[in-house]
This record gives sequence, C-alpha cells and structure tokens, in this order.
Amino acid sequence: MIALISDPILKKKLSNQFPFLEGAEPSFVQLFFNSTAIVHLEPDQPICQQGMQCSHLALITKGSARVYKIGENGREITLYRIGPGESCILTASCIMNDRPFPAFAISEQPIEALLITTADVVRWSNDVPAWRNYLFRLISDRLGDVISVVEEIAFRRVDRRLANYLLHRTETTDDNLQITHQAIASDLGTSREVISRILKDFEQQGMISITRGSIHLSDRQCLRNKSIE
Amino acid sequence: MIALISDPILKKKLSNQFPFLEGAEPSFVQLFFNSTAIVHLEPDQPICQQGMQCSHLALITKGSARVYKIGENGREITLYRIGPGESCILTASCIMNDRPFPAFAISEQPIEALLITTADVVRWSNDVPAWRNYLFRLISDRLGDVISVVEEIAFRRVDRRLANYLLHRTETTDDNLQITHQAIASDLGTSREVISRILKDFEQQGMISITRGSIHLSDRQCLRNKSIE
DNA sequence: TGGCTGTATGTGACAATGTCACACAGACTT
DNA sequence: AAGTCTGTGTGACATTGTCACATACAGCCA
Repeated sequence: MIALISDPILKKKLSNQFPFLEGAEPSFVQLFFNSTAIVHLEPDQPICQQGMQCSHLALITKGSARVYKIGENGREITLYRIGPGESCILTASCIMNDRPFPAFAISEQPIEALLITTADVVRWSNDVPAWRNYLFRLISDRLGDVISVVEEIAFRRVDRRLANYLLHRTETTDDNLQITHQAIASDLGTSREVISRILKDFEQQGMISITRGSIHLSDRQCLRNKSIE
Repeated sequence: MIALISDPILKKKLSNQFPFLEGAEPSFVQLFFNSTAIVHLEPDQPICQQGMQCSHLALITKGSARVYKIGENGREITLYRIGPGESCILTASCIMNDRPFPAFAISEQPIEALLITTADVVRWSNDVPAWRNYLFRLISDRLGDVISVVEEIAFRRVDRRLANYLLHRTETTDDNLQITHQAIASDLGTSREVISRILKDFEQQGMISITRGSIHLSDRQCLRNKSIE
C-alpha cells in the first residue's frame, strides 16, 4: 500500500505536476522524494474526518476528492474538489495552526497521493520558498472557492445553480451524467426533492432526459440560458 | 493623513499587537517601522472594491472593517470582520497570487491602520519567517470563518441565526444594540422583511423590545435557547 | 405648532425552497 | 413470484425570499 518513490520516470512526472519541484534546488528535490510515500485509495473512502488532528498532508497525483460540510439535519454541501497537482490544503492549514479539521474529505475517483508528514510540511515551509508559495497559493485558491460557494447559496436560485452544475459536470466528458439526484443535492447543499422537482421541469422543457441514475443533456444551449437567466 | 512611524511608545504598542514583531530580528523591526505608513479612515469608507488590484496591505491597529459580498439582486452577506491585530488578508492573497479582490471591504468603526506596499509584503514573506507565519495563520483563520458562513446559510434557520447574532453582537457591550433591520439582513445574507418579521416574533415572545434603530435584549436566556433550538 | 422629507419599519400576497411522510418503480436476490 | 434494496415521485405544509405598498418616526424648516 505504501512505497517510497524511486522510479526516475515517476520523479519526472511528479516534477511536472507540482510547480514547487520545478526549478527547486536538487538537494530539496532529493529530500522530497526520499521522505515521501505513495498511497492509493479506493473511491468513497474517508480522507479526513471533521474534528481530526491531521498527521499527514496528501498531495494528489491521480483521482479526485471532495471536501464537504454536513449540517445538523444531515444535509451536505460541497465546499470544493481537489484533483491532481493539488492537495487537501485545509489539512495544511490545520497542521500549521494546530487546529482540528473543520470539514469532511472523501475520495471520489480512485486516488494516488503523496504523503508528507506534518514535520516536513512545517520544515519545508520555512526552508523552501517554492514550497511555501505552493501552499499559499493553494490556500488562497480554496478561500476563493469557498467565497464563491457563499455567493452561490446566498444569492442564486437553485434552478440556475443546477443548470450550471449540469453543464460543468459534463465539460470534460460526453453529455451523459451518471449521478443520483441525492448526490447532486449534496453538492449543491439542498435536498433531494428540490433537485428531483427541478430536473423534472428541465425534462419537460426538453433540456435533459432522465433515467434512473443518469441524466442526458440534450440541449446545452438552453441550459446555458437557464443558468444565467 | 499619512505619517511615518517614529514615536517609540507607539512602536511598543504595535509590537504587542502584531505577533510577528515580537521576537523578530531588530533589523527587521527597524525596517518594518521605516517602511510603514499610518492611515486613518472614517466609518463607512470603502477599503477594497471587488475586482480591484490591491496596491497595499492594511494592518488594522484600531477600529474594524467588514468584508462582504453583494449579490446580483443587491442583497449583501458579511463574510467576516477584521479588527486590531488583523489585516485584510484577502488583500494579501490577491497580492501574492496577483488576482483581483473577490469581495468588498468597508470600514465600520473609525480605523487606524498600517499600510504596507505589495513589494514589501512579498519580500518579507520570503525573508521573515514570523511574517509569513502571521500571513498564513490569518488566511487560514479566514478560510475557517468563511466555511462557517457556508454552514450557517446552508443549514441553519434564519430565526436561530438571528438569535445567535443578537447575542454575539451584545457580548462586549450592554443589552442595547444600535442597528437597523437592514444592516442585520446584510450581515446574515437575507432580506430586511425577513428580519423584521422574526424580530417582531421575538418581541411578542418577550425576548427583546424594539424601537426605531435599536433593539433591547430583555431575555438573553430565552434567546440562547432559541439559537440552539 | 404643523407640515416636509428622509429613513426605518410593517404588511399582505405570492413565489421559491425546505421538510415530511409516504407511494411507487427498477434492479437484483432467493 | 416475493422480498429487498436503492432511487425517484408527490402532495401538504412550513420557512424564506420578493414585491409593492402603507405607515411611523426623526429632524428640519416655515
């Protein structure tokens, strides 16, 4: 499950993925590879639990994870997703400030990640400019992400957010989305009934067609109009 | 309006307020004071506008500011407030990553602040460990703040949030709150009518009494129960 | 005093969203 | 065929958001 990095080809790959390795001092690159372990994670495995003290920082090289909050009533809302080249920066923030993790993180696509100990995270952030810039940029990006979420749920109507969501989730794939209404609701921070209702509206207006467990986008332009209506 | 810092007593005061000055190298402390200007700001003055490129970072020494988003419909929501010893860290994040500011910031209490140029912000974050730790901690705190806001608006009912709000806003003062319903609505990200309605409910239940422009908390315990109901 | 003029608040109707309880439908097992 | 998951549909109702007003209070001026 856990292995030290040694393959030189792998090294090169990682250098391309993580900007702090490019142009870094060779001694640090060496150090980085020597003190890093690779882990693999199946989908739907918990990565961080709310309230946890974090012992490692995970840099994702493949796959993706979802960071989300759970409300008193059991509803969920996704704060952001992280993919290759990124890291669960909330972990870093917890590490640096010695705080418990304020949310949940779970794997979605099968994940391959590099594990870095808290000690290394702190040490490198003192010694390696490129590393701390990387951390700083990531955490700034996340702050931006979460501010966008606030804006969305505070001001935008659910039907428009949903239209937007469907478009974004099919950007890199075809027009078929394999997902349940509940999963969408958990991303958008609303309830399953609301999503079902609106999807049915969309279907009746000919924008999509629905089957159990999947949605087909038949009129993207119409959805685009809806999303910015 | 703008003056260089020279008074030694003032220096001492500031050292107490900003952790990165305590125990810092004397040469940096000297540098910091030499390259820092003091500004004063009346209440309700804009500090940062959404979309701005930031040219300075403001460290607040007195007073407070409010950072908020404005929705398409004109409604507002407060992301967080900053007070003495803190700084408009979103600015720092914009500076470090060369991005436009994603929100609005406005002074509330009369502000006294230290202005630092973007060049110094970047330079010190490379050279001065205590400074970059300060920045990192601030931005982490803000991320935590904004995540809490998401949780609030996504999952909690307005009446409970309002009860909680009233209690928090009178924590350091007496039981009289000088504020309009509109201002509360702008903090909580809802509309004035909703706040007025609920306040009226609270009044009829004997928790508060309302007069034009101010609210008196007559039964804090009852409000506490309401807020966690 | 009374009448302006802002700003603050109240109200009723309706739309959008959230909640609850339960019905129904498809896929899979036995 | 019956049982059992999981996913979806539905109607009733509560909460919240929106709109168009009405009303109330404070300060000012005639």
